[in-house]
Amino acid sequence: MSKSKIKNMAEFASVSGISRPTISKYFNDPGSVRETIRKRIEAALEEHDYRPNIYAMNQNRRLTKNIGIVVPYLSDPFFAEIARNIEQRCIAAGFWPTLFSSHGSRDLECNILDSLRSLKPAGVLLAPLGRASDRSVIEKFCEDVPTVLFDSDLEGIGAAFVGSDNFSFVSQSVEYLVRSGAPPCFFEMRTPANPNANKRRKAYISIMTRLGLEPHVIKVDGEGWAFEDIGYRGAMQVLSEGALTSDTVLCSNDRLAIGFLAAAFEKGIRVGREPDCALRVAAHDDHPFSRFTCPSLTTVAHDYEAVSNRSVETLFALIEEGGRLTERTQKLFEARLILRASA
Amino acid sequence: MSKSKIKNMAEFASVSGISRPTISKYFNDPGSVRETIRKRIEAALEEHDYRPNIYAMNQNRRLTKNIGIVVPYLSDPFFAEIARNIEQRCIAAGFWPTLFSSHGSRDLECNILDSLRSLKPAGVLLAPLGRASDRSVIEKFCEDVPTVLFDSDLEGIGAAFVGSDNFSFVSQSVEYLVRSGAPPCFFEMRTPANPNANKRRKAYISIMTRLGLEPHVIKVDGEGWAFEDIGYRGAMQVLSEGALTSDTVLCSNDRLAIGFLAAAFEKGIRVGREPDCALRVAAHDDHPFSRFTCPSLTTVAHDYEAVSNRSVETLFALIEEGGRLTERTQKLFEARLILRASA
DNA sequence: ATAAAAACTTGACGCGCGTAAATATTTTTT
DNA sequence: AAAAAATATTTACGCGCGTCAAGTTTTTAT
Repeated sequence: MSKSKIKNMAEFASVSGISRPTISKYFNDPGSVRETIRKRIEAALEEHDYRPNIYAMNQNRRLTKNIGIVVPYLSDPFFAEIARNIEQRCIAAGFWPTLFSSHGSRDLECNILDSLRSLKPAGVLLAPLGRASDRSVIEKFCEDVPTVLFDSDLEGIGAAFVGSDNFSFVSQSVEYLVRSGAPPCFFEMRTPANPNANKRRKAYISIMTRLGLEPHVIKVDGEGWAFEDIGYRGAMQVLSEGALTSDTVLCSNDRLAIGFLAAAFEKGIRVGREPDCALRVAAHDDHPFSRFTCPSLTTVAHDYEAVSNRSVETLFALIEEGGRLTERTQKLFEARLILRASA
Repeated sequence: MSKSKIKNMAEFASVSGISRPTISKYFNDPGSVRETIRKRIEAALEEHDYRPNIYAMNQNRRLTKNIGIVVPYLSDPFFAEIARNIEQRCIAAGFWPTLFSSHGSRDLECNILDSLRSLKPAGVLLAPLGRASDRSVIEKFCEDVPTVLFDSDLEGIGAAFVGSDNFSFVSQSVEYLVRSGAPPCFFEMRTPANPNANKRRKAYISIMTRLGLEPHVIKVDGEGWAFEDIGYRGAMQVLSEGALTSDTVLCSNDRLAIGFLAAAFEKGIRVGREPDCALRVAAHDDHPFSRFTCPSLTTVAHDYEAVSNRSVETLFALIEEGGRLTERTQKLFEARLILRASA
């Protein structure tokens, strides 16, 4: 009722009639105090607006309840979505997640890890930039702070990796495209920022070879994270030159495909699996926007839920084990083909 | 060289040969100590890897260097981009920005403000949900914490508002569409989450009336933040029923238009300003993806830079003034027409 | 009912740093 | 060069909470 402001834990202890160490214990873990005591504390909490000072709390605790979430590029809705998912799970488990984006910059990624260090987090979920990452900085960070990598792997670094199986992406797309029409060529950036891109290219080549088909990789120029633009420009050039070796194009990822489709549209080239279409286009990731491309994009979806779930669970396990796991685990989830109109 | 670990400020003071209070002053504001002293501190910093404990720092400081950035929906690349911009400026000014997304949820927005309170931030930049916001919670928050609203205004709340001028958006789009073809009808959600949407509808009606034209507003069903999907479904229905009152459609925002264009494509309706096109579509916001729609979307762009710039500057001024400004200011930036292929 | 175990209370210390007062040193001004 | 102003140093306290030790109460087991 009174909702009187209370300035510290001692004061709250006296108004609630419970000793300060017990109150402290409660805030550390509400389950660690007896039922009756917990009820009394919670009743007092209703009555007397008090919240412990997080700075004083974290100062002495060896481990805070903070969790850092680092993604390479938050303006990509794919990462925004997975971050949201992870964030919610951390909150539900009583942690304080903080979200960071490297914005595609190596320096910024290093700075974030630096800041993160002084937050003394219980753990970190890191989706590294990949090729652009400063490996040694990340390696050193992972030695000091319990870290689970996700989305994009840096081999040997971090306590565990959770991501999607790139081979599974490509095998599903290639096999579908082959059985429903012409074998695809593979459309990608010349110097992909992300190691997943390399794995996808290798998977494409190996699957095509296994099927007794000749792989064709088309590499287009462009640096950075403006994938749509790179895809657009690359497609404009390839389509102008008639450089496609097949009427079926498999893009390394959906964002490139979004640019590709825009270019095809502009060129008046009909894309789709209907008879009057000149081209089929498919890709990987199931980006939130690929339902709304023209035509809607046939793609292969990450198991978002599973990846974020497992990442978080792995981190929690790591935290419980005191920051070290006996062995670096690596979990790859299968992808799922999404048939739409483009292929 | 030695890069020896130093555990607290006293120890660092002794190895650097400078008194602890001066070191403390330096970390608070490097410019507040004498040049020679600063050099010596920075030299020692090179030598002896030390960083002050942020929790101990923030515990006693009346004001931390934290800044909270809250956006309504981070999976929308528009907000991701503006957040990135704001974040960088805060860092450049020596603050610690922390990014939060309400994810379209009223409860989450309240929780974020609650968490933010215990961070004791120097200031907060808040883009509220709008209609879905709990006005009284936000109002109370703004009384306690120096807050600048941006993007979407809650009248009377917060020390200032910075955003784009919705009238300017709509006047540019409507005037262009009218002088280049048929007067547009206006396509929007029935119950828009964002106050900007209401202002745009009102602006549309007033501008059309001023031009001696009859306004036509088409409202489609749908709740939440899945605007593309709402636009798509709404357009499918409207196009099936032939309910359009004009061959020119002005969407309230780009994300609705992305859905609209997908529907038009699926229906085989050619969109654009060329003679063989049946429909023109334009919208507002210059969403990062609207360059890549099919056809590319004619839209009206926010002055991103100006909005984020001014928001941050206003907050810094507010912080310098001790958290109160004499008067609530409201700054609206003009928008800029972007001609593309769709209209 | 009694003993053992578990949970709580009391009292006290320490964490790392902000900050204030008194004093000493350096820099700037004249 | 002396006086005034600015800045540093020394010393000391306090912030709010974690945590420990010793003693007390409550719960559970026997």
